Amino acid sequence: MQKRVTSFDVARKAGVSRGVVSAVLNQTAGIRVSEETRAAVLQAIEELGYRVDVQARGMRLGRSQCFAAFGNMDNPLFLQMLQGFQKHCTQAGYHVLLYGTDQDEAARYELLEMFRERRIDGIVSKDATQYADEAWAQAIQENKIPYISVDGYAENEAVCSVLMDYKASMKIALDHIWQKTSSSPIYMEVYSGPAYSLNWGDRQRRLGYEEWMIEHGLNPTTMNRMRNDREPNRSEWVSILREMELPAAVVCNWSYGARRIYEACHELHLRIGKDVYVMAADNTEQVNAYMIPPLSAVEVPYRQMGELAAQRLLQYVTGDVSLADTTTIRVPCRLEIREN
Amino acid sequence: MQKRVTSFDVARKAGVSRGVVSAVLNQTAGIRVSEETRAAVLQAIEELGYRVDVQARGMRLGRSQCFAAFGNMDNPLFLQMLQGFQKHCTQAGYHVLLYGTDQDEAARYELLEMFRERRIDGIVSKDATQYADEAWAQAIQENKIPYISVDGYAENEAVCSVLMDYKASMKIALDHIWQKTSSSPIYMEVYSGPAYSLNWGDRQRRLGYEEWMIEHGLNPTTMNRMRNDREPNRSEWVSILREMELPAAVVCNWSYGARRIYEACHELHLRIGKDVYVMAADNTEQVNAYMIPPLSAVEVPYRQMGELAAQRLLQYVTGDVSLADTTTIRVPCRLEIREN
DNA sequence: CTGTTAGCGCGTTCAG
DNA sequence: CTGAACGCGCTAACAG
Repeated sequence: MQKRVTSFDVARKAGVSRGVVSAVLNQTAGIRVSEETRAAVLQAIEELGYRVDVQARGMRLGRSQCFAAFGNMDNPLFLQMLQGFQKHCTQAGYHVLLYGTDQDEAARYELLEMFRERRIDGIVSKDATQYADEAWAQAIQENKIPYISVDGYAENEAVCSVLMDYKASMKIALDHIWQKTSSSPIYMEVYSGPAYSLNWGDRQRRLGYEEWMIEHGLNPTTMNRMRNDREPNRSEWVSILREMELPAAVVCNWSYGARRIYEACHELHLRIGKDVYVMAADNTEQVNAYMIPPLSAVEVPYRQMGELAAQRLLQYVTGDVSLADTTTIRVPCRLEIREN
Repeated sequence: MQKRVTSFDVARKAGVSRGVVSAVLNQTAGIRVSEETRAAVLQAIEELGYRVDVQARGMRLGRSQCFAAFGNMDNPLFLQMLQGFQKHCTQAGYHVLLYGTDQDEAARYELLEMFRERRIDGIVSKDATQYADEAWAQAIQENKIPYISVDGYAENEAVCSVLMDYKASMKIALDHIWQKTSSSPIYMEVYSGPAYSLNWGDRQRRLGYEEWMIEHGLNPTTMNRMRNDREPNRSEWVSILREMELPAAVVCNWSYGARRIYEACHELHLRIGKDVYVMAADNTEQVNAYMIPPLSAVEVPYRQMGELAAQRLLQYVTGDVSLADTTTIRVPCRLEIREN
């Protein structure tokens, strides 16, 4: 096997005991080290190219310095969240173990094992907006696992989540559209079939729309259509458009709807931005900026949410914040104006 | 501190010694355990809810069961690669530590520390096609680190990489376009400025184009334009299109070019798929499927490449393949036909 | 054939 | 600043 440089080697070379090496490296309170000794140790470390074995340290300390990030890898928003999360963790000397799935919720429960195996010190998951599994929440509490849900458990006070204010975001979108067009905005609500139903976020958006319209003395006009990625019902969207009074202003809860409208405009030779002004309240497919013309939207600031999740998780493991404190962390939306 | 169940507890409860617990769990060769004892141990484990401390095991074994995945998180292709990589690792009981960057190449060198700290057993990186940093290659070799580059070190035999055959992929695209249109295909080559230059992959594509054209008795017609995401020179693209004989067939090395052509068509009221048939040889922005109409392309199978990388890395750590064996791993391209 | 013992791997920590 | 114990599991050598 590879010969490894240990703290013992360093200690010997520097003429001190191993405890000192550790103390120098960690500035251990309670062990004072003279400047010369410290220098000698550092030099020995340098010359021998010594690195602590993080597994040995982890074992002693009972911490792994790793967090698990769980989420659906097909969802680009998860990855955006990951960016913020990872960045913050790295700064704090923490590491991110990636546990992606494709819808497989059972995989989530394996994280419990990882925790008990001491492979991870905590968990962040990017969940669906309506996610609120009770069994999982319980497992987390019973095992006293530092845990944050991004987007999930919106209405469960006992689980710490990072959430955006969907209602406010809708109003911001409407403010923008109104200032831009002065047309009474139509709300195009897309839902994922088969039956009409809205998740928590979309209910908030809907509320926001209705409130805003009333506040502005306008008459709420809403429509809804089922999402269907495989066979979008093109003609249906075309006819929706045909019946609109032009110029029209439309807000979609999902960019999916905006895309369908772009398509229908293409078909009818209508000009986006002129005949029909469109805005989205998300960027699920991450293509808003690539559409022609680019699609403005109020978007969920996932990167920032990841950072906040990391921050709170770190507070949990350091004990700065008690695990019992599950106060929701709220973030404002981000208005992305893309029309040139 | 949390009281932890250790192998000692299990051993006591089962009335055996700790060595047996380990043997039962790992089917250690050389230690035979009777069926009854084995059952007793398993039951004790079950009842006490015992899990091995992976850090303790890792320390003893000198392995962490973790690989690092390094790459640019802004690049969706990295994430695709990750999916395949992670899936394969998980199946083999390995874990993936995520080290994303935003261009920061210095961060890469910190992976060396992670390895020496025994936090990781190997590294995979998603690199740019032209990546071939000599210093990094040396560091890897000197430290004897199991390492795979996806897309990088195309011409360095001493580093193990997973690569696609760009030349062949271009020919496949042309076959498709030819069968579809029977127009002589024009090659639109995009490069990232400021001066005209091609990376390895694009040189291969160019070669493929030229060979194919000659094989088909056609006259190669190539153009090139600089990529500029901030201020795409719209009028330039419009004039390119204006000068084409219609109907035209165009292959772009990057989907960026295809997007510009879509845009120009939009401007000129030309119909994609009819007046101008376009195809791309990549999917860097991951928007091909979302374009209107969807853009067909030959794409790099990153998921599969990730899986292959994981596979080889595992072979390295198990010793099934020697670190000295750096044979390139080649994968075929994937033809994605998206026109309806 | 079945099981035990003791030492190891490596860094941290606390009493002296 | 030192010495020794500790955290936890693995395994070679050894014993019944």
